[in-house]
Amino acid sequence: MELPGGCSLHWQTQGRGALARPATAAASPSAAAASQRSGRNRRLFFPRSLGEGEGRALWRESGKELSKILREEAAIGGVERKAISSTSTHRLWPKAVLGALDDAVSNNQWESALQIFGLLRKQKWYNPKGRTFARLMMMLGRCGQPRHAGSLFQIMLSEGLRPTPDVYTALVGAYGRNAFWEEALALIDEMKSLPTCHPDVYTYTIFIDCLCKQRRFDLIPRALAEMKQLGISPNVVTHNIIIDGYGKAKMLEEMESSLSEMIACEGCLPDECTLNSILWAYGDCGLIQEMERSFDEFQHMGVEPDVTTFNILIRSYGRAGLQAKMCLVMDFMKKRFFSPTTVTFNSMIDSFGRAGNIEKMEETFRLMKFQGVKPNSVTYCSIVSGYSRAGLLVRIPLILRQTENSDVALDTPFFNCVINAYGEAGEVEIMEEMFLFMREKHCKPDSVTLATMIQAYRGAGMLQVAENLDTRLLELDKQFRQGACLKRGMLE
DNA sequence: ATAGGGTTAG
Repeated sequence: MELPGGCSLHWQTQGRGALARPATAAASPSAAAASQRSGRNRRLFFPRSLGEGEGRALWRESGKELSKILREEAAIGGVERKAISSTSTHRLWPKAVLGALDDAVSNNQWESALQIFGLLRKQKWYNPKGRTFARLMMMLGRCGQPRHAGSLFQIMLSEGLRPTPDVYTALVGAYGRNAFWEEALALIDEMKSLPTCHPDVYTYTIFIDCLCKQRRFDLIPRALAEMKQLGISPNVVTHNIIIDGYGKAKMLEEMESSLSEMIACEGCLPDECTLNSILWAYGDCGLIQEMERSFDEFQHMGVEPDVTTFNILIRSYGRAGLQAKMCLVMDFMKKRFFSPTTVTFNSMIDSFGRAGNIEKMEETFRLMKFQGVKPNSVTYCSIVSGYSRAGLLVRIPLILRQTENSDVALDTPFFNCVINAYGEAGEVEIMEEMFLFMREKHCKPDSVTLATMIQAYRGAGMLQVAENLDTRLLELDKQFRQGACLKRGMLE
């Protein structure tokens, strides 16, 4: 049975009512760091749900932990060496500290961001700003650190800063992103009681976005009712987020009725984001006729498609095996002077590859380069998978060589494609070489890598190795450290 | 200056 979006894991294991909270990233710092590195597979690292008592203990602890981080001296040396030429950590240049903080925040390096922030607070010129706190809290939310976000909020209050709706909203978002529904809702209630910090349309839109992302559609009516009660009208973004959420969850009826509500809503006209969400939903379900009908409807409403719209159409037609229509979209773009992007070409290449049309796939790849659109890791990923499906393993080294000669940043998904290609073909030895190659390129194996390799070992009848993958990977790792790396024959 | 923007791997 297919779990919609694969995200229901949390809720199935919970038996403590609608607001019961799943195990979260905050449970263990090392697990949280691992989840951060693994990106979309974060869920896999937290199969065990956290007992209520355990969670409470962490809540008490987190203040201490945070202040420890804020005092951490490790980052200070780093900032000094990198950006600051000063001997005293109390007299640093604003520009350097703030720049370093910005960098850390935008790279989601929450630990160094907090350390740099601790440094910032020591400066004579430091002037606490709500916006800085808000940004840090949002980042902590993204990094699975809602407890730290909460502590930061307390620190802000203790610095005598008057809270504003946007810092409250940032914390609501940090809680919501991590499914801390009780905390998020309590905070919204607190806002209602404060005359200067009433929740606004941003607060509720962010909260609803969190609900959608975590498939808590049951709580959406409640949020909307609260908004109505407070006289806050949903805006275009609010509606788009709900429509997109239902679409992603393949709840097409709910999506359509949300669209009707949006159209009925005063001053809320559907825009190209609405269109794209709807097309994506139908395309993803393979409902091509519905997709085309929606496209026409939006045309009549005067909503103009953008490049993303065309990319979605191309992807959908491609996956539905309608290559001819896919090409028609490309022609249409040309006539309307829409420049194809990397995503456009990647979608085309991917669907030709899936369809086993290697000629067309290669032709499109050539055209892409000829038009000066830069291939990226996704491009190479699709090509490798295309070759793999067509049994053309011999052409993969050619692709590897091309990536070597370009400045494209290879990533874990790319190597997973390569490893899968050789694994599927039963070429276990080459697969292992590719694993070493991956390590050499500083790409971290993730849960997909491991699953792929286990499957390959099983397929090759190496059941023992599949059972004890850890042992085998340690052996490979040892080889890697001893400099065995890749047999260069592959690339020459 | 607070929200969405959709290509890849098991």
